[in-house]
Amino acid sequence: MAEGSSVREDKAGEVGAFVERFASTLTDAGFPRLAARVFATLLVSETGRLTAAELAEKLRASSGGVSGAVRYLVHLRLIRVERDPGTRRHAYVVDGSWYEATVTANPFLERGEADLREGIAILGDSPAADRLNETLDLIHFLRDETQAMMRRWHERKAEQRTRRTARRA
Amino acid sequence: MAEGSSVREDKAGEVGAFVERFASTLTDAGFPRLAARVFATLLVSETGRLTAAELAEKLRASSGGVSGAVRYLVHLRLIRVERDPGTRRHAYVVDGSWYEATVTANPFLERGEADLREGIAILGDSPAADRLNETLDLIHFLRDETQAMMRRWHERKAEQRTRRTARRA
DNA sequence: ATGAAGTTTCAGTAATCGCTGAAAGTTCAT
DNA sequence: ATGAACTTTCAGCGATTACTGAAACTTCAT
Repeated sequence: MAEGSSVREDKAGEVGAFVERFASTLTDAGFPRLAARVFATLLVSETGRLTAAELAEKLRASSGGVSGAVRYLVHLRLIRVERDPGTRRHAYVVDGSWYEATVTANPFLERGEADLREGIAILGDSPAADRLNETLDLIHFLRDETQAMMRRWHERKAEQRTRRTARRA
Repeated sequence: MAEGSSVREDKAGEVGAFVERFASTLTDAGFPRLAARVFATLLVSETGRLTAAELAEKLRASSGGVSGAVRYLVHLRLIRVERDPGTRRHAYVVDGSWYEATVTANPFLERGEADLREGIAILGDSPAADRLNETLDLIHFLRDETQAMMRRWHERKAEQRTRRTARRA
């Protein structure tokens, strides 16, 4: 066997490969490359919590690049910043519920809805206005239903937790 | 008043402005510029049905550009093509239910799910794997719930239609 | 078969994007 | 206040993207 291929290091290699593979999936979904890699790295990290410097080192990327990438991810609410007092480091944090943000925070909805209303007013009584109205209806329906759906999700999660705790007792 | 500002033409101007405004919202959401303008133009058109040549003319864009834009939109399932026989024209069609595609056709889901499974296998028993597992759970939950949600939406729409028909009778 | 009406493909290009590296800014310790 | 540790900002650039215009292709009519 070649040098540096112990079991432990092979696993690190596999994890690294996974990071790049998952990052590709994200870039195909529209993420900037480095933001995708930063996010994947956070996801597979033990604590889900890394500093800018740690990310830059692991990814061999510049501090500036990392800064932009985390800004992008924070904006999408996929990670959050923790500035722990007593040190100058910022820590960037991801947890298991990151995917919720992709469901609840749809940036198009609010602005799109406003646009559609305007369009309907301008178009007056017409098939085009009917079309926009149907879209508007669906947007409202989705807003309500999505809220209810996520409520159910949280209830289920809470229930799972209490059941696990009960079993342990 | 300046020439060409009759009521009818003012309305055309307002509609044109709306097209560009809505297109901006879409480009901010990640659409290529021309694809966004093509889509907005289709939305506000009387029939929701225009040929490539009509789109090129309205938008003062090249035929090649329009060709790429409609390919993009078809791929996202926001419009569909109708090649009506007896003529060489292709018609590009949008209807009131276009927004459904944004809900049901999430390109990330399948590939993301496969990636997550791999990641979990590689990571073994660890907090990182727990994180990925929670995401996977949510993805499954969302797939089921979204299906049910859209079923409810269609039922509601069907009900609305029958009620309108009954009132008319 | 030939031509006309329409669409797609593709090379070229202008504009935009995403990264690096350096400088400036911020925060904490003394 | 001063300096050290760390992050952000930003000019510069290489890579990518999205459009144009021309040529190639397809489809229908004669």
